[in-house]
Amino acid sequence: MENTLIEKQLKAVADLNRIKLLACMKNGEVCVCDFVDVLGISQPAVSQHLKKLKEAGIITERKVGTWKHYRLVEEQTPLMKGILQQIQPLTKCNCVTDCCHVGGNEDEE
Amino acid sequence: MENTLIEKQLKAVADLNRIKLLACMKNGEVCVCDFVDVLGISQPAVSQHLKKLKEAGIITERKVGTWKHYRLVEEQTPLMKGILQQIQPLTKCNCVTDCCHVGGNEDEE
DNA sequence: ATTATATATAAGTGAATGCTTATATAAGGA
DNA sequence: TCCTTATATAAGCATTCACTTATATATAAT
Repeated sequence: MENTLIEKQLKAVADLNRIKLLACMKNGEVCVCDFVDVLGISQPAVSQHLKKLKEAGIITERKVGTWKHYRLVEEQTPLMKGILQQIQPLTKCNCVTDCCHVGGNEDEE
Repeated sequence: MENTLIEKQLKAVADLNRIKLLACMKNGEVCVCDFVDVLGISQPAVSQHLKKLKEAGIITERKVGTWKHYRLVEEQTPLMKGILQQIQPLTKCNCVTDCCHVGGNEDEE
């Protein structure tokens, strides 16, 4: 891996709130509204964090009606594979709102 | 690993210059003067980078006369093990100055 | 003791970061 | 169409960061 890509991905995950976002997504897709509850920060702040993770190639999104579901990309770099292994899944963010039961999030496990 | 420790170590390595410092130290001990040449930044700037890596438990130091040699700590966290695997060694910083041949850096490989 | 060398710390500065509130965009339902 | 809901973007602000130059500390040599 290029050092510049390593730096970009490390910068993207070197933040406690973004680590928590990744911890949430280890269980599957999560919608933005749930992230807001988990982190206790504003919705725009969550959007900005998700944008950084997406630009680093770590997560991807899927639109479901008005909602947007985010998940880890399948093909992670070796760097990210190792890092994600060390982040413990956060189960309490598992899509408590209606949105996540609309577009087919039930087949995750 | 605790999320806060993960964050601390990720923040410590999420910088291109500090990634290069680690790349240098993959070959063994390096003294500060050599880092200055490799990075092309001032000596105080190098000192400050090294301090961050040390405070994150990633590197350690050894005093050799007036010089100070830095190296990766032997016991890395699983997180750091994975990250260090992805950083390519930088050979051009391999102690060209006298200092590194004083305290016994020859038995590295 | 004085001087020189290697490194660390202090202080200052511009750029980047992470948050906020306000607003824009997009989709769904009345 | 109009209103509501979900998310993204814009703008502003306080904090952090990475650098610089200047200075302090520590060791070695004269």
